[in-house]
Amino acid sequence: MRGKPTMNEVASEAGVSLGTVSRVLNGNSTVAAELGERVISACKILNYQHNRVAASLRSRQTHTMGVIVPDILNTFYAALVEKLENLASAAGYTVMVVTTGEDPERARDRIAVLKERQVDGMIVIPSFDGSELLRPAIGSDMPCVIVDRISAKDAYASVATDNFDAAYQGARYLLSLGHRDITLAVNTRRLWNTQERIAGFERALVEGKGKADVRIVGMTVEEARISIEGLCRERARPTALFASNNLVTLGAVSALQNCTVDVPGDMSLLAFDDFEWLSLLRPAVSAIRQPVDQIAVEAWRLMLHQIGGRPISTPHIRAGGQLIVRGSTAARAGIGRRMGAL
Amino acid sequence: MRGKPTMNEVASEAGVSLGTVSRVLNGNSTVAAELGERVISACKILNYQHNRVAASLRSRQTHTMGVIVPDILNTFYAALVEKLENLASAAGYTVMVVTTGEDPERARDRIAVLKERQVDGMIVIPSFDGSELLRPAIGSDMPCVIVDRISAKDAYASVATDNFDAAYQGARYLLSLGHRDITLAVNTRRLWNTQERIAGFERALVEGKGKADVRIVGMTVEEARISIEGLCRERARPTALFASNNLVTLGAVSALQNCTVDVPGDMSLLAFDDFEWLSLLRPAVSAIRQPVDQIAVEAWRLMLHQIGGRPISTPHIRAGGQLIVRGSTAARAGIGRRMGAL
DNA sequence: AAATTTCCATATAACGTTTCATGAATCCAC
DNA sequence: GTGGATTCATGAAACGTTATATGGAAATTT
Repeated sequence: MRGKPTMNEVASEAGVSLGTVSRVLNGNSTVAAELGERVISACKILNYQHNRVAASLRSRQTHTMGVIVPDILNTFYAALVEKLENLASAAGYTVMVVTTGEDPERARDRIAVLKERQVDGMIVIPSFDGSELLRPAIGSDMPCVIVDRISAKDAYASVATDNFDAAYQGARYLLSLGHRDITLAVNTRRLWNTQERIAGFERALVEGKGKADVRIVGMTVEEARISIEGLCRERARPTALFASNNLVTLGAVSALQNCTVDVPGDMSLLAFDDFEWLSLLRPAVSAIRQPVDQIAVEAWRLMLHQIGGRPISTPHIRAGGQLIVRGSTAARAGIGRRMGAL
Repeated sequence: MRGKPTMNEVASEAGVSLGTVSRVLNGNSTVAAELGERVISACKILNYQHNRVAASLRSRQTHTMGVIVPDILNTFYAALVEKLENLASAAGYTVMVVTTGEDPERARDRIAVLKERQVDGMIVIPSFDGSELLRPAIGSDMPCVIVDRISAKDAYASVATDNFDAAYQGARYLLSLGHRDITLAVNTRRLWNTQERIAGFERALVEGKGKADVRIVGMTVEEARISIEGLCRERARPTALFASNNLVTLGAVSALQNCTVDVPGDMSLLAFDDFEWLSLLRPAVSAIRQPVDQIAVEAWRLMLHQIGGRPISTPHIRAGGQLIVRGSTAARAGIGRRMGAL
């Protein structure tokens, strides 16, 4: 027995022509019932395996999707990738996952590789540079959906949490608890989603006449921990801390524990990004949950839309976040609940 | 400007033949310096993009790797995938990630698709059936490395934590703290790695003259929580709980909190699988850390070895786990530390 | 200087599909 | 029964590479 059987061999086995086998297998054209059966059984006899590489070359469709994320250890991205993979494979696509480690150069590199592999489209979480700087790498012909870190200027279709609103709601919630000195801890100002969260936060604090403090705490959990420990030791430390994503939250919880800050007695803690283990911490951490599933579904929908060649309107879709109140947020010490204050 | 420039167009632009362009780009054969330069610059001028689908068809190598995991939300698998992706892309490979959701049928399905896509190899975390039942789907020609859930009978090369030893060490540690009633909570008996952990656990308890109790708590966090809450309410509940993986750990922590079991006062808790947030819980949870990076590196090494066509010795590699002691494990209440008891 | 080898560019044949133009056969209506 | 559609199988031509056999020039040997 030599290599894998080809479509040609199936054709002779079934006593039909090559083209007929192709039509039977793709089912896009009608074939006489009897011939169809013959082809099917010939495939079984020979244990025929379709070669999608050859098919891709000829049809110019690989049914392959590039998914570009900063990393997979971040639970938010893991959830996104998982959901996207499920959607894709249900639609007959296979995903090629690449990680950028937040390195724009590596991102461009991987994008180039995915293009060489002729992916039918890309779902991208851009690094610092945003989609603008990625555009030369991605090109204008490539169906593309930007996820999570998007800006109104995106030339591609995009989907993300409504970061401004989510942060705004989070901040208003803290204000409603009586807090006026609130610190928002962010990784960096260089990411679009973070900038939006900062803007929403600041807007709420201006409106609520609070003191908005935005701290850059670095890209890693460790940097965040150290930075927030510093914050805790300051004399005029805030009464509430808003962690702008799951990384910062990890650092924040660690820091608050190390500095034996009583949560929520001394300081309330609110997290952006909700995860299973947040409810296991003591106190359980209140959070703003991003609608990951919804984001994935919308992203995939936009992708199929583009692949289908329907008019590209490059919509920028926003999905609302949801506040989950747990034990880490409470009324500011020393005052009654001032719900009416806002 | 029409479609993408082909190698042929580059050839005419550079004034050389098609074959020469190919040799320049692949660099596997020597080409006169001047011609090489002409080709390179022609590529730049035309903005040539290599078509790896066509190359794959002809060369019968896709430089593509299938990675098959139960899910990506499980941090252990996420870490594995991340590491594998990095190793693969550094070696010029692109990974196709598929998830099985622990569904054997879906696994076989996805494997078939990956084969149709002509992946150069597969790195597989099998579901219940183990690699034996996957073998018909994978075939004997496909380079394949089984990861995490392996058995001595595996016909493929494989890499995993030394589950027997890791569980054995964990159990001995609990015994050394004076515990004699220890429960090992596992998802199911149907997974190889779990069976090994059970065996290591039981061996240690026989040797240490303890009472080994193995509970099946189900495949989800929620099932595990309910099951372990039941355990906590039993009159003769154990003094130590060994959670056999991160899923069970999540359920266990939740259950212990709900039942207000004092950890480690009333019950010690030891986790299999270590994660960042375990050290943030109060008490911080002791754990056995699996050498994820090492596993990924070995798996990739075995894979390249097979792809390289070197003699296939189907080695079964085992990597040692590491006990991380934190606050959730302590001497059994009412007795002094009996370190010498073992 | 002829003979032999080495080097390297070329042209052409794959790789295994899909697509497309062609044509045979069947069907319906008048 | 003839003309015009319609249906459906066929064979050949792509798709864009890599691999291989060929051939000519330069380099080396005798």
